Amino acid sequence: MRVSKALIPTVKETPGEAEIPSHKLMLRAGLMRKVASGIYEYLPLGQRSLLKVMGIIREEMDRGGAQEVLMPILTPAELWQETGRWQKYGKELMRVKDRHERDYALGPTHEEVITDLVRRELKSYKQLPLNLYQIATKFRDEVRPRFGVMRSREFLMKDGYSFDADDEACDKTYWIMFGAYQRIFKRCGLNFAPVEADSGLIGGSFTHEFMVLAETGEAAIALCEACGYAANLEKATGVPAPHAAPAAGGATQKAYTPGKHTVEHVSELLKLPAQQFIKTLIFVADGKPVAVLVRGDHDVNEVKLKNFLEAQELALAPAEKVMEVTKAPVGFAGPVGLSGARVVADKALQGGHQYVAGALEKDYHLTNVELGRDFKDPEWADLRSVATGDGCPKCGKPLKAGRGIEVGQTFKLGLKYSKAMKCVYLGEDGKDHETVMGCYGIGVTRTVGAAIEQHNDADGILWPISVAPYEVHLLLLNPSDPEVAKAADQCYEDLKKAGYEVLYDDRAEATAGFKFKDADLLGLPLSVRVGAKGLKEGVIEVKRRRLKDVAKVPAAQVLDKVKEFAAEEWKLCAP
RNA sequence: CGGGGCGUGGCGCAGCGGUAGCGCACUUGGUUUGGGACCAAGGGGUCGUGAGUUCAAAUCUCACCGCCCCGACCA
Repeated sequence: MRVSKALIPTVKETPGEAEIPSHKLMLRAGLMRKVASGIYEYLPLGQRSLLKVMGIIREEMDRGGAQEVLMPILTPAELWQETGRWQKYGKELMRVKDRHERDYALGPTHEEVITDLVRRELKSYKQLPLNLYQIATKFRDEVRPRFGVMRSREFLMKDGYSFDADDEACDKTYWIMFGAYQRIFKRCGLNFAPVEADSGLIGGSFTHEFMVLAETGEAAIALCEACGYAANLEKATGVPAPHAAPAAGGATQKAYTPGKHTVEHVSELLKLPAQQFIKTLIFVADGKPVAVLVRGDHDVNEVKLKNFLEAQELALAPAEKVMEVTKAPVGFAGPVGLSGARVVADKALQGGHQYVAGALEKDYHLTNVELGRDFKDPEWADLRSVATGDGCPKCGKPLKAGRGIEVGQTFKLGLKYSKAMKCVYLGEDGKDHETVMGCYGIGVTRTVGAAIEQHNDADGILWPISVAPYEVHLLLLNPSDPEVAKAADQCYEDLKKAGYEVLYDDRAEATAGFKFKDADLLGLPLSVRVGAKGLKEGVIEVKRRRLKDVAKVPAAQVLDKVKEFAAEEWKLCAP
């Protein structure tokens, strides 16, 4: 492609709306433009990268035995009502009415649609396993779209769904898809980690999120560098730091703690470490009060709590409710003598002694509180977020906090949708059986954003060659010099003939410096620079964007050099 | 939805009661041409929208709309 004829509107100044590197660069390099909040159009360069990612996804999904289909974006409300998600999905589901006032949703994901398709076509166990996917536009009316392509309201997604005869077969499919995902993201040149996660609204028994590691990622994760354990913070477990008081002390005593209602303040006053505190928080779950106990140095994890309580709605109780339940203002809640609320406690409290807890009385705390002695055993569960200083649940080495961009997620759905929608097949035994489902998503647009987020420098993008819009950027540095122009044209023809995707900056009006800056910004992995200075010495320059040094070779060796450098680049994207 | 910020040529910004400006980009001509060239001459804006205050509003007031950030939320 000749730049002189292409729509590649690069901009020197960063548009004010962009905050993170990938967003800035996608706008600056002319990959996309914003149409409205969270809605973008992709220009030729952006579209080429999207197609590259889609190509890799297709190859790996097909290799994993999946078949590509295409489902509608506009989906009838009835399907959503069947599973209850017409209600449950809430405002994030984009709804539209047709001229007859019939309700539709713009698909945010397609479990209902695909399950409907399969239940109509699936008759016999002989048709299983079945694994179908599509790459299509999804709509989610996000509360707050942000960071460009990272959280948008309309985006490209690959969504795949598997149907198996039984649990064991589903597991097998799940791990095949898991492997396909590893290959996909490696081939996209991404540094990523599959992490254990919560399954949220999609539901199901277990799930992995594929996180591209990046500081600007929206998701907090816990990582173990020693053994590779990684989990979303909302799901992560850890081995807590040791208890402050490993042995039982004397009888419970009342301590006067006027106006001190945080663990931090009481800890200071009593000169006792936070690990020795029982923090009691009052939540309201589906209208009922629940007292949650965690160690003073830990935080309640609302996702874990919600899952444990199997609650639909969960929130911290308002002050009046706390007063009603604990007979004291906020800050003096404790488990001793507490009644009128379900009591759940985080397991990390077990094994500790001489605890400090609220006395259920204004301005008083209790010390030397013992589990089981001073209050009845609560319901135990893992209810806390991993804290700094925790050990890895697998190997015990210290966990590290990190951030990631979720580019994909795999779910083992089990029977959730096949039960709700009666997706059954006739088994060998002549009876109907529900199919066991899995589902597998990849944010295609987000993957492109994540690649840029992870691969850029002060001058621009550093595309992994597998997803770069073009492989080679050919620069004609002195367009008015016929000799130079001729040599560059020849390079263009030769490179194309050799099968490379070449972007040829043949612009007559742009100076050499301008072209260098644009080339750095666009970030194609390889560049070939043809200029008068080089030709005088009988050489053409070949450069890798990510490296400083330039190879100067005679015209006849340009192809060999490009081949060599391209091979190096491809190694970085090997599955 | 709560908190904060911003809407002025395509982009980045200044102006903050009294004739709409600057830089970049764009058009034309010329000189240039190895790290975002220079000179000259041009074109382009109902100052987000609507009410109001005023002799006079981009500027003050109110409402609405849009955009961005933090939070809540998020397959």
